[in-house]
Amino acid sequence: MDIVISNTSGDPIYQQIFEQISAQIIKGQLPSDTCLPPIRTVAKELRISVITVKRAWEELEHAGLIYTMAGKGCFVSSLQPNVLNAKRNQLAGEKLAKDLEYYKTLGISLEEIIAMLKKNYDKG
Amino acid sequence: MDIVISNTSGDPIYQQIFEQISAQIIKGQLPSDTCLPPIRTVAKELRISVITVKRAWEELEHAGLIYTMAGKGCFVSSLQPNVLNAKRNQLAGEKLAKDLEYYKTLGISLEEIIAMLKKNYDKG
DNA sequence: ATATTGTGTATATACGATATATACAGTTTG
DNA sequence: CAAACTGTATATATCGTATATACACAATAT
Repeated sequence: MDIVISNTSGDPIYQQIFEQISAQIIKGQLPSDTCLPPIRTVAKELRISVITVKRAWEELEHAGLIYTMAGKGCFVSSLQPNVLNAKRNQLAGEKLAKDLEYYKTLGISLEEIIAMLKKNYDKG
Repeated sequence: MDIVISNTSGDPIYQQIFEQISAQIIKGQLPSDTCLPPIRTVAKELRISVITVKRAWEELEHAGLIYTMAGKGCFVSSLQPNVLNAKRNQLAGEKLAKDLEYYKTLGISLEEIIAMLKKNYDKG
């Protein structure tokens, strides 16, 4: 499970986990019915509480990306590529709409945003 | 004072206020030494506590955008246009760098981001 | 069968950030 | 100098996040 927790980002841990796992599922890196690692294992690896991992798993289940079998584990849902792609576009679109509000508030033009994007995209 | 509070955005009230006032200062809509309205007035208009407004004012002061005279009020700092522009670019740049992380996590290409931007920029 | 080990779940709690009401202190103004 | 205005400080409430610990269910080895 490739998860990286940032303590400086300000985003809640459970949300960081959700974003990373959901992205992996949406990109097809975690095929249908793949068994996610036990929450205790993830908690130990990341040195956080099992409850926090469970919270992330709950969000994933609520988003329809995984399903739970009590006593067995959690598994990646069976979703068609077009459904995954729709979810991808939805997540990106919602985020972009909100991000745009801030840039507009600051009076940044479309051209300026694009210029900054091109400068930054290949860095980081 | 043009301030709009959203209860659905998830962002703290004081932060929403900070972002909007700082943007107005940075864009030159609030000239140097303009007296901000009393925190009680803003609190009454927005139907929030004076403490929350004060919190926003504190952030503005900490950012060097306003200064306080006890008993008199809070005023817009005297900053040169190039300083304001630097602050604008800094705020936008930091935000964009963080936003980009998420798009990259979702595997969105630079071209896709630009396409979404162009579709959405003139809406909202 | 049943004890053991592994899975997710529920309860009760701690902590920090946000937001609040109310009382306080400094400055202007009549 | 009193009244009316400014920002400030203290103590409190509430909510989201994160936690430890105890619980319930399923698989599996004996």
